[in-house]
Amino acid sequence: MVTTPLADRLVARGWRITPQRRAVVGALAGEHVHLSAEQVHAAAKRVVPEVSLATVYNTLNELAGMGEISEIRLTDGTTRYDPKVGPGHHHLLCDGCGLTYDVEPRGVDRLALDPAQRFGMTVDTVEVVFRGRCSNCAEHG
Amino acid sequence: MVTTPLADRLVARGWRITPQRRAVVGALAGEHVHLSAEQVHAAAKRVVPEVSLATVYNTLNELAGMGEISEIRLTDGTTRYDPKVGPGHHHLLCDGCGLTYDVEPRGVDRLALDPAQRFGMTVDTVEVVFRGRCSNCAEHG
DNA sequence: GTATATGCAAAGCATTTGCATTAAA
DNA sequence: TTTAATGCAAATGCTTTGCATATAC
Repeated sequence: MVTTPLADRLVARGWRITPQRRAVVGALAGEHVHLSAEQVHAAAKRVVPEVSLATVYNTLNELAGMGEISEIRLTDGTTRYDPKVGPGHHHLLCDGCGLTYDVEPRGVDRLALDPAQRFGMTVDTVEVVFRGRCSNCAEHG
Repeated sequence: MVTTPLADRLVARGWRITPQRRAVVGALAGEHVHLSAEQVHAAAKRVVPEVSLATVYNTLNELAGMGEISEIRLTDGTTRYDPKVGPGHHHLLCDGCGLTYDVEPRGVDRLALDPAQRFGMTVDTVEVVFRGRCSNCAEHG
């Protein structure tokens, strides 16, 4: 299962590869933990100090728009960005600090919604969210 | 399974029952569809025209804080308020307009997260979100 | 009568946008 | 050279807050 590298796909879509964009993409690379825009900004600045928050948001939105990353809205109104995409994509998140992990629960494939429970809607995706507290938040707060 | 009426529980907690609060609580009453703060405001104004958005938000937050309702964050950053509480609480929502229904999927009880997938976190709740398009959004947009 | 709830308007925050400037191709 | 990307700062939209007034108890 060899996949075209993200950078190549971006070029194929007509993107100009700038240091800023490379830094943003790099900040998201293959983690279990997902980052907020501020965190992506902080990480990107370590590589390209002059990158602006606006550019980070723009890049993140473009990546999300072309389906290269996905967005997760937290209870506090902020967003986390997830480099993994595709179906079977579930999360475990901390109610204390918003820490977000990718997880692969068992039993997802047995989830079903009766037609009577669909209210005339199409059902395209299923997503499972587990909530709890990370070790850090469990001790304090 | 007789439950104490919400109004009684509020009084028991020392709430003053004002027309505004009664209108907000009334707007949320037993629906499958959940409302945004603006929609709650609109509904409440039909009963108490001078109720302010600020009071609606305050009341909603207090209700959520005492666990009488729950909040759902949408992809667009807005919030929906859900009068149902307790575990086994799942949703079907429209990617087009944010319409949100309560649903009872089959197979939820078979969901499980291996210890190795918990990253040291406690796991307190599980929530399933189905996404799709309502009949209205499927036709247009 | 007294403490709490209200409405209003101002403040907050995360996110978005306009525009002149810079740089990738 | 041409066109798209950048940074900045201003604007946005939802939500929260401060404070003087009104009101439930």
